[in-house]
Amino acid sequence: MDLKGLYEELLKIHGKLEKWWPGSSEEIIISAVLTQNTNWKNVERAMENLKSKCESLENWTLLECVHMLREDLPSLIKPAGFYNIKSQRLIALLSWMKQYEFSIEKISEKSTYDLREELLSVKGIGKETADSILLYAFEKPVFVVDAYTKRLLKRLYNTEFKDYDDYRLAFENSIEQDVRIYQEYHGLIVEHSKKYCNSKPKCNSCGLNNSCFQAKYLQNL
DNA sequence: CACCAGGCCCTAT
DNA sequence: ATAGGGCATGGT
Repeated sequence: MDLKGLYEELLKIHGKLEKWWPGSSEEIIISAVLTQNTNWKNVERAMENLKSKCESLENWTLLECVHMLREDLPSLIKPAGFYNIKSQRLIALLSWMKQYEFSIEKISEKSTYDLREELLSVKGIGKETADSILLYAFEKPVFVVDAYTKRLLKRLYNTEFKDYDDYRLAFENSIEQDVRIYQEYHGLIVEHSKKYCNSKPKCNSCGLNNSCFQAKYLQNL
């Protein structure tokens, strides 16, 4: 299993991927919650609702605005699904950010480890959501692992790790610690998977027969 | 009609 | 410790 080589192959196939997770740091924090087990297209609709609502309320940042909206949140984020529980999660996350006056700058001063622990202590923020926020909003060097990542390793190498952090460390120990590379690599895995590995395997033993394993897509692995 | 999507929490074994 | 169910919309 050559995860550095996989990165280079994906780069060759899809080209460079700058700024893969769209939006400002504030938007990334919100959308990281909204995208939990949810199609990105639905997240975009919900984000549009929030942004247009908050633009009409001048002189508040998006984070301040969403924090104030509270009981209006479920209807606004409805298209993203799980809207009741996600509203609670957004409020919990923003309540945590309030102690830093919603300042990306201030929060970024904390160490990666401390910040990760604090995010994980917020109810509704699990490892993938925390790491997405760390990597894309706060630009901390943490590799993001998602269902696509696990599926791809299973299909390419027939490899599975015990838990989330084992996957994360496998990537972090295989490539140089670089925020831009981590951001791009994760994005490449998602884009590649959407394009070529888009359905779950029918059974455990047939994983290697899926299209994303075919030489056509990944010749040198 | 069924299944899936850039998870997480709670509960019952 | 860990599998299973609930959360919900919109696309295929």
